[in-house]
Amino acid sequence: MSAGAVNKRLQMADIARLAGVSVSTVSRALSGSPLINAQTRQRVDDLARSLNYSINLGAQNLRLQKNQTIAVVVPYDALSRQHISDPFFLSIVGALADTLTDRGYDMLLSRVDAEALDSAAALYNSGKAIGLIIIGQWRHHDQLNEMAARKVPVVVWGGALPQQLYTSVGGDNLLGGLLATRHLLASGRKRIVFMGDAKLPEVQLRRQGYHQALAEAGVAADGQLELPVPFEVMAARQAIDRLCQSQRPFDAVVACSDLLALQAVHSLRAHGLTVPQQVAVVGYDDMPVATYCDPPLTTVHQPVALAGAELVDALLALMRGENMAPRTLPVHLVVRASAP
Amino acid sequence: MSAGAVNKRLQMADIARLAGVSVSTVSRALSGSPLINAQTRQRVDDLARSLNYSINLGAQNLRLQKNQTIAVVVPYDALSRQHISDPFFLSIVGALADTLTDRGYDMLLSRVDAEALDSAAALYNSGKAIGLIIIGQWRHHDQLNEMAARKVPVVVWGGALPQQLYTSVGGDNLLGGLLATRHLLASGRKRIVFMGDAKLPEVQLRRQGYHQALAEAGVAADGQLELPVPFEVMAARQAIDRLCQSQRPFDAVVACSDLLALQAVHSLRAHGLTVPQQVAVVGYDDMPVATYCDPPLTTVHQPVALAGAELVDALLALMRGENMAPRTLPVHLVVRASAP
DNA sequence: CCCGGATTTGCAATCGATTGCAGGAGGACT
DNA sequence: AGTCCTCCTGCAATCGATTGCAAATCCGGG
Repeated sequence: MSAGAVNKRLQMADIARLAGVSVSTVSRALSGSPLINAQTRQRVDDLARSLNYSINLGAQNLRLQKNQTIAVVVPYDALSRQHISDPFFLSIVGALADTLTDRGYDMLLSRVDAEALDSAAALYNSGKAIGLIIIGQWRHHDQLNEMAARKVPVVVWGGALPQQLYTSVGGDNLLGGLLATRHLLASGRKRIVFMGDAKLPEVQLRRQGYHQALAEAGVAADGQLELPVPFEVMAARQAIDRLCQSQRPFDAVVACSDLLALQAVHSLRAHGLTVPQQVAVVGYDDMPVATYCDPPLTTVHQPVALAGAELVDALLALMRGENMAPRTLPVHLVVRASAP
Repeated sequence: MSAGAVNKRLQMADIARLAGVSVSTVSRALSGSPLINAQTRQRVDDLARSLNYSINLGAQNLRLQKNQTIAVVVPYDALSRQHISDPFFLSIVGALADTLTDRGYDMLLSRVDAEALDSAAALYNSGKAIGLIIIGQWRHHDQLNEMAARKVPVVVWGGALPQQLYTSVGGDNLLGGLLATRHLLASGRKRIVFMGDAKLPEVQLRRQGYHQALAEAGVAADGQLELPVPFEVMAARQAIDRLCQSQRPFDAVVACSDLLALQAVHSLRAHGLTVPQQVAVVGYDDMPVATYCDPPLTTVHQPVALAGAELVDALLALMRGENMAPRTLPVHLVVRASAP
């Protein structure tokens, strides 16, 4: 079928030959230099346009030491070989794509093993990207600190921790945990389950909020009610199943994502428990699903679009050499039927 | 604060100077060439590693005429200034990120105006990416055909149309529309609303399936029941509101996404109609939300992970010079409470 | 007819890597 | 000691663009 039509990619030299001028002239013409005669410029322009030529950006970037690419890194958990599925992470990615496009940057979406977060620095060292946005701290606060210490321009979605050298942007996790738990306590619940993997800093902060609320209300914390559930679909069901089997009484659940909350609801119902009558459930993130699900979820709202904008702007500021302190975005509780 | 420590990016010449060898030697050492003495290689290797040096990929790509970047294009509707919000598109993006990472490619996530889809070709012409994956045909079959005719390696998520020069991968939209409508007809519904913007090829195909099912059942189609609703949150509510006000009777809705379906449910209930008793509703996509919502949605399942893999593999085949026919992926109906 | 200045164009170096080819160092053998 | 071969290493050209500087052209004026 196809003859060996090599179809080499068009370059400036080709345009130059066809226009009967030198490569320099083509370069200047296309960049609109006033040095070039108007007619010549027009001729070159027309030729380039009619051939669908566009400048090789790799070469241009090399020469001009320029690059407009920001890498967005979504770590994955190698153990569970997990895909990007959490809708919250996906919507952050969407928000980042929008903001970066707005600001005139390209977005490289990259996945790296969460256990080797610092391998993301190679994206910067290799010049592929001029800055990094990492979604989540995972268990590697230290690696992130090290990257920042090495002057890699990086901004992380996550909680503000003590001893933090890198710039982070995150929801107010402590407040989130606090609001959720207070709300449940205010409605008379006392045996409140906390569901989330506290090895993750964000979750850890939410748990602090949870404890703080319990303390405020003079309710004793029960470590058995803290379920170290990762952000995974089946884990939540199993955790609730086990809890129900253990006969340990509880009357509410604070979950660290809406998806976990919904899984919990599912599991509770399977055990014959009613939501919210016997067990109230509060989610986290306030994804669209929280509105539509049954029952609609009371949940902690995180400002996704704002998060995208703040992450990008923090990174740009960082790259301008400004000193960016970690930033905590406001969250608020949205009360719906799952915990009235 | 910061002294003017210029902190220039490290390059091969720096390593060479520190190691006391030439740039050529460093290059060969790092690439593991057997020409280099083992000790020299070791020394260079250690030095590079200890300085966190990585090869400048821009320069390397230029020299080697190599590039491993695939652009994923998510068009946006300039009119509605819409963000990537549809969870289906986002999960396709997630699936693509996973597959591309697997296959060893970088993913450039790019947004372009849906009215100028062919501007995406610049990503290829400029050498920024070696292939394109475009999510959705939108209204621009012709622009896509033209790109393909110009030998731009492009694969499109969308329906297989007549006169199509480009490679597409999509769910079986006709079958989807057919299954959804048949199911409703089988349960005795006769006045079935079709909700979706038929200017989009995928929706158009689903509508064909809808009509085909009506014809099979000998039910007359009523054009007034076809609501041209874009994939936008508020549009669905308004459309249903208007329909209810028009007093035109109907007993079922086929929606072109789960989100539209949920909006419809919301609106129907606001008008005092029960779902599924008075009006049955079928969604499309089978996103996780369909399981959890109230009522759980009967919906047409689209294989998202498979879609990601098929899109990538089709593109890679195309770039190898193979001739790829459009591919249609199987869909099936998942029956839940919204249309039992 | 020659000169000066303004206007346009082209040569060649450069960005940071890779690689063919030439050449130096060292050892073995005659 | 001389020759040859092997094993390394470095020089210089190259990828596709940009840009300082030199030079070519054209023009009017003297």
